[in-house]
Amino acid sequence: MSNNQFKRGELYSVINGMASTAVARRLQKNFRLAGLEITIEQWSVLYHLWKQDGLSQQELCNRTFRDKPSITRLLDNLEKQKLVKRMPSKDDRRINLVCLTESAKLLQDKTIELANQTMDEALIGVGKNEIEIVKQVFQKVYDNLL
Amino acid sequence: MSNNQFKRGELYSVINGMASTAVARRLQKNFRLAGLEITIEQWSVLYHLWKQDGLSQQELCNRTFRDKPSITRLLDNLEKQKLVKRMPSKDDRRINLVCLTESAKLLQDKTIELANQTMDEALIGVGKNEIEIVKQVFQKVYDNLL
DNA sequence: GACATATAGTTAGTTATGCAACTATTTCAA
DNA sequence: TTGAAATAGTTGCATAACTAACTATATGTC
Repeated sequence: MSNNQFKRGELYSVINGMASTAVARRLQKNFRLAGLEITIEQWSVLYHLWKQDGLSQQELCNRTFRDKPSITRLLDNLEKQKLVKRMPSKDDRRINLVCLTESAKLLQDKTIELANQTMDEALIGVGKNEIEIVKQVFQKVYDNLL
Repeated sequence: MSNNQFKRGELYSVINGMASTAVARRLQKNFRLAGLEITIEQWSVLYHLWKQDGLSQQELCNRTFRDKPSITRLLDNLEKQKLVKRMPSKDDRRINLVCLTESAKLLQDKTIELANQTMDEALIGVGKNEIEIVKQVFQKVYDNLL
């Protein structure tokens, strides 16, 4: 049994360590090589805004799985780089709507292309079924811990 | 095709976002609830030292997939908490051998038990075959990006 | 033996994360 | 309608990550 226990411990490192880190580093490197000055965390926020512009900060928290302070500070940096702008909502004065600037819109195609290219590099030799299973397992894990 | 591209982008978020973060947070919470004052990053260093004590810092970098400054500072904090001690190597004066203290040895069983318990919570409803596939995919991803 | 190169580790600066405590606004119920 | 509770967002503090530049020691070649 203790052998089995160690295997679970190692699975923890698998889920949380090497592969995620490797993918993140490679994507960051590919951004840098392309002359793009954004972090992958900033990119993941932009990614959701490209799908739907004008989200509230809370909605960005939900979609990126981050807490509120993290989003506050990511947006501070994105605003410094003039990639987003906080617009106070007229309906509810507690809410900021986060809107893309023109220069952020220009980044969309290039960076998504780089992300796809990075995932292609990462997934060489991995079948579609296996990818589907990984997605399902991760969804279950997330739901289990909600 | 552009539909397919977006799916790859989403796979990126899957691998790098929700599940890993959720597992990490839960394990940290379980440590805290058990009155343990270590971070999961510190734990992951101890984990490799429990398997083999007296590793060099470089070897810890390789095994934990971290860079050298990260290990330097993790060890600084672990030394402050009197969980490890850097011992200069006699063979090669550039090298520090990182050794566990007695109190670090006492943490092993308890924390590995908590990690296993956390993985059990996370993996409810996930079959053994699926877990095996996730491990294989992650290994391939890591090898692809090496 | 001497000098270029490689390796081990540290330091400094920027970004990001988690938690806790805080302000401001809205909602809802007595 | 007033006052408690919920919600949106910010700030402060600690830890951790990456890059780049640095020191010290070891290696290997002329």
